[in-house]
Amino acid sequence: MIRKRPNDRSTNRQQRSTLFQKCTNLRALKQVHASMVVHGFNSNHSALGELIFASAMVISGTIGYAHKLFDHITEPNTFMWNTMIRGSAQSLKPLNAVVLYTQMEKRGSRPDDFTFPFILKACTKLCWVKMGMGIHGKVMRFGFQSNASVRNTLIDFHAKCGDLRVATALFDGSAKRDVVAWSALTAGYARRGKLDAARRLFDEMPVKDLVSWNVMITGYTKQGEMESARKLFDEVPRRDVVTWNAMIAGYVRCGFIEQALQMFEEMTSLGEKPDEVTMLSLLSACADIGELEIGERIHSSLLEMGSGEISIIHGNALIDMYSKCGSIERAIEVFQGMREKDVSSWNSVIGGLAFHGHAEESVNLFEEMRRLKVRPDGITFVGVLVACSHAGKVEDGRGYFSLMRNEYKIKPNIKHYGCMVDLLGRAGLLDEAFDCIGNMEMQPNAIVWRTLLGACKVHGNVELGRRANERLLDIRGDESGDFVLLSNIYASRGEWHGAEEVRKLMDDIGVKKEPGFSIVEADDSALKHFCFYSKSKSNRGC
DNA sequence: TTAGGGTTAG
Repeated sequence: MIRKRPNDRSTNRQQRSTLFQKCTNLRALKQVHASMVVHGFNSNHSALGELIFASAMVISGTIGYAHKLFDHITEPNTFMWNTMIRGSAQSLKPLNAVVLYTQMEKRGSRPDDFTFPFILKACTKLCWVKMGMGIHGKVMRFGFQSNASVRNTLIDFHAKCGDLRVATALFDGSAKRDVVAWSALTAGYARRGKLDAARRLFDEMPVKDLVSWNVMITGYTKQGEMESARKLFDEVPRRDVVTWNAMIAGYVRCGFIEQALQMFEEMTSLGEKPDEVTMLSLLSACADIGELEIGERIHSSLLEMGSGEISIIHGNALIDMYSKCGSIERAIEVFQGMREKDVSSWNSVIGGLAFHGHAEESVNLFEEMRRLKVRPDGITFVGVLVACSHAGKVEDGRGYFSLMRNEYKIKPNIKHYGCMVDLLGRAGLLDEAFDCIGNMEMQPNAIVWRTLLGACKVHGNVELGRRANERLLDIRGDESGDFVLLSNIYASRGEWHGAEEVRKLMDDIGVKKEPGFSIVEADDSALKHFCFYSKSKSNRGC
């Protein structure tokens, strides 16, 4: 009897799969590709598809290589298109997924039931409502609306960025609702702050899994309802790193740093391994309380976790932590060591320098950013204007303000105006500062008026100070600090009668000046508890 | 090869 020889194609496939399993970085991927070229597999669509999959989905940071490979394929198959759209949707540039989908349509490639969940994910990430609606139309046209994955992604899209009513109608109209549909809708209600509706859905869910619990807990933490979150957290049948991260991030966001650190301690003592997201929340906590030492330890841990590489998001958080903890040199070091930077990296370092009085360096970095053709955003200009204001560079500040409007077409927000008022006010250009407030496209807030009031105090302008105070009173009549400031303006000019009048007015309308206080770190018990999860730190005895 | 949960700055 002649034994059937193993199918050549399947043997090759097995060999390639083994090869791809060994691919853990770009170098290995390129070697596999080179061997494919040598062995004549470079035109084999199945092999190329796997190569694209490895570089777009499996190995992190190699989506760029996937694009290069893909661009050389004259007729990509649907699997390749799907892989590229999926990889782009989950990358830092989800916009590329939309570009790819558009190209796919133009080139006459027919999308399948895998294409739609991927492209919809990109629309959700970008919150591109019109595009998502268009895709919804395509789903209907191609008849994929009954596919569970497609329908669930549509529910998720509408719940997060479209219309909750559409999401609910899709959910209600489903013949079968699985746990994903329930959780997607619950998450949508929770995200929009409709916690009661979310909770009703959560309670009605016929089956709950870990994600459903995490959705509801996160819903509470994001709205600052930490007590409800904690209650659910204590009831949850099983926890994973996301459950812990949601609680830790919630406590940090609410400013309950001690609880966040206690939760972290509990997490590690129960054997749950923290991940990069945990570290991000902890960095934020360190930045909030100025805890440099723990921040440095998180930095070391991140270097270990990423084998010496630090992601953009962590780099940005580290820059923020170091600058808020007063170590601007380390912040710059992190910034300079980052292989990849985004606009937030520049913003963090430009803002950090500006707020720490390094105006010259801050502005220089901004100029370098422009030279490198990195497009600044509104936040960049807040940093630059703060730098100009601190350095008393009125002309430069004016120039950057108009650059922002005219060249970058960024509409100034209240913070930009606040910076301009501060800049002009510090320089003693009080009338101009007053006019600047008058020219704002939005209602000035108390901060803006208070900035002007402060400048009036410094420059002893009683008349404008009085006017600023009147406006301030309209906005918030119960802030004693503003009265004190006005009273001090009178006093600094020797106008004791005016000063006395303001104090009397405070008494009349019942404004009490709170006694001043300083925070003195008397007990670092929460930090003493801080047991840092790191292999190399385990010998530190914590 | 699909779908739902956690993350920095301002």
